[in-house]
Amino acid sequence: MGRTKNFDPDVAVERAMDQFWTNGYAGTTPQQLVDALGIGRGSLYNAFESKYKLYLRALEHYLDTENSQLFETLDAPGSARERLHAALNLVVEAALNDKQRRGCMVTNAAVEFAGRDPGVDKLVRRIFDRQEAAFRGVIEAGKGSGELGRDLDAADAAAFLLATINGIRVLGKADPGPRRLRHLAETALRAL
Amino acid sequence: MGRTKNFDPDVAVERAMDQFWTNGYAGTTPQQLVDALGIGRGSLYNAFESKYKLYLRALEHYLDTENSQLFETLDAPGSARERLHAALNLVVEAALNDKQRRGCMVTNAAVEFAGRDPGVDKLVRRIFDRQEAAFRGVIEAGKGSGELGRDLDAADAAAFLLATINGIRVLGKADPGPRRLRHLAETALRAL
DNA sequence: GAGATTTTGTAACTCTAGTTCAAGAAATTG
DNA sequence: CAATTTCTTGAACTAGAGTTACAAAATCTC
Repeated sequence: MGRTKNFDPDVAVERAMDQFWTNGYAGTTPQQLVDALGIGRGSLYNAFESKYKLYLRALEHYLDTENSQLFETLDAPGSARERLHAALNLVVEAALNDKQRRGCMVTNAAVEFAGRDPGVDKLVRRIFDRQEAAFRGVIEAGKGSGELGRDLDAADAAAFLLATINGIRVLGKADPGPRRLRHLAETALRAL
Repeated sequence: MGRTKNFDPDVAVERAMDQFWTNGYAGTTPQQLVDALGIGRGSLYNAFESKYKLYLRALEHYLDTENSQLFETLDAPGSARERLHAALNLVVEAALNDKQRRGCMVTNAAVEFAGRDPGVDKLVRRIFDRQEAAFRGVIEAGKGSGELGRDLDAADAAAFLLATINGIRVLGKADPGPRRLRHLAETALRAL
């Protein structure tokens, strides 16, 4: 009951995600959001309460969409090494193709907020946990098939790969040139 | 000629560094700076012109001081592997002991500004270049002594280690627990 | 010590961030 | 269609960010 919204909240969240992703939380102003979402200030606050809550929704949306490629790649058919290699390369290629140099919104959120905001902390840890678990699953499969050494600690290796993809993202932001990133996937996988 | 300053600019820059390091650029207000540096607003702006220029000086100061440990560790006596291991562990331990979870100011600067500010970009690249070069030097020494395989590409390996330390810093910010970080140095070095 | 110069402390200024509010418009219910 | 509810538009508000201005104070030169 009551008037129906003139806009699609999901679309609005997606556009908000773009803004926060590009400019960070502190770097995004209500005015930018109003312009980007194409709705009035009143509607913005009526629908989302505050910039902060909108940010949280945008970050969740990011987790649900942008991040899914990594999981798909890790779950794809193929040997363990192939899948890990494809996953790392996915991150490398994303960094290389990121003309705006926005990096990964999770990495950005972690750095901008970590330790200072429980809400963001929770989301960041959740996604890190999931990524780590996905890596670990592949590694254990590789150990089971004999493709990876039995002496390899799957938990350690998964944490290492999690660190690696975050490192790639930071380097990609700092210097978008392909020089450093090019062989990162191969080099990292020598550790396994 | 003229009145002499009541404060030591170097000390002021150091305190500013602490603020920016802890709160980021956008998260640090003139008032916080005034309080932390213990000087008046007038002196602040008279001495440093703007928040932005002070930030740049603070970041340079960081590069000159906090980062030097990494170079010292890499230049210390010992085998290549020992030195690389010690360097990675230095970063790991720094993350574990970082109760405030400020992370590394360079990593933070890269994520907050990269691609959006030429001044910060330049400083970040400079330090990344230096760190990479330092890693590379050790790796080449290791190759020369036969400790590391001749087939190892020193440039690729150095870029990989640069990514790794940045990854460690991001993980450390997100989750200060020792679980993930503990064996990262050993695991990463298996790649060499 | 006069004069020049620089620093200091504080007030003040402008601008915008982030949010709220009020009045009217659209939908829903019965 | 009346009653109710929710949404929209845009102005308006508060607080503080980032900076400047100015008079007073300190130092330096000669």
